[in-house]
Amino acid sequence: MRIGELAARAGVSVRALRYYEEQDLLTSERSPSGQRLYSEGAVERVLLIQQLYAAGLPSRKIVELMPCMVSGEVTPELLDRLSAERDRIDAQIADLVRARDRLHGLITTAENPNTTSLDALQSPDPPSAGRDFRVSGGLQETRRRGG
Amino acid sequence: MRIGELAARAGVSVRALRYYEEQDLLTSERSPSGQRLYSEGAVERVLLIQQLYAAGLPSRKIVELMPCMVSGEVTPELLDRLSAERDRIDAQIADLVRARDRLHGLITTAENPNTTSLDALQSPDPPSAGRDFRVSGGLQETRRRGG
DNA sequence: CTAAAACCTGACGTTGACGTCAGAGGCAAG
DNA sequence: CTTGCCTCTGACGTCAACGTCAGGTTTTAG
Repeated sequence: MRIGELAARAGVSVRALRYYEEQDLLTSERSPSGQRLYSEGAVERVLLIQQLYAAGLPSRKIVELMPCMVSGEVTPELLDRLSAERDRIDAQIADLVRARDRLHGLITTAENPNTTSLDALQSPDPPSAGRDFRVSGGLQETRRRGG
Repeated sequence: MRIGELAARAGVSVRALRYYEEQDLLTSERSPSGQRLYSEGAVERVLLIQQLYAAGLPSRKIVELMPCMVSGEVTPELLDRLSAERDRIDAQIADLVRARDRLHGLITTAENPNTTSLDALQSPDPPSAGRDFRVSGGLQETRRRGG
């Protein structure tokens, strides 16, 4: 398929796809006239790129991690980077959860101005109960292997 | 205290504090010579600003929400904005969790290359079990009141 | 064939939260 | 008084992921 179709199917702009190629995140065949041609798999690949961007990874890191995301082959050195990114994301999630709870607390307080905080636990919309978010499963050991 | 001490105690740069003032996020008294003077409460306020920045809110939104964050007084219109931001943060958390699980899956697979996915459930580091993250407590109703 | 739509390669513009530099004044110590 | 650190106000620089425009070629629809 050509770039316009890929853009439509992946939900990104044509400019973004050319940018990804410039950053070595995406490759393409070329037609005799020079137009980019993509395989079906490119759609999923772009979605993966988007997902990693959404997780706050810059292009540089995505380039580093991309080979093992596709092949599943992970060298010890890459394992460290993967763990580092996972931990960073965990920390970021924790930040977001704290901010969210702060906002949520304000919202529920404003919605039920006459109830006490004890009553709130009985409400159908508990502020923070049951969240139980596991910040990490890998903080016990940083997995330094290849140094 | 003066700007240098506040910066140190809040863990931000002096430049950042001046930027916050420029964005109407922070106010200060002035000494006769024109130097900024802050109260003790400024430390916590800067930490709050940092927390909201970390949650992805731009200065403009923080300015809007700041009064009710401090006073606890929430108008119906502000309630909508608060809910909107909370929902946005929830969505962002969901994105992050998906990306994290993807990385985490790769990591555990690479760490236990000889175990099956069933074995992984028995490992001390389960990939996704027990996470149980509540995306939102407010999606049932968007709380349009003053809208 | 012709017009429109899609594509190409540059290359400059945008946005947000600052970093950094320049030049000048303020403040406690010796 | 001078040394040295802190502070002030501009104002330009940065970085990332694109948006957008210019000027030209290719593909598609009629």
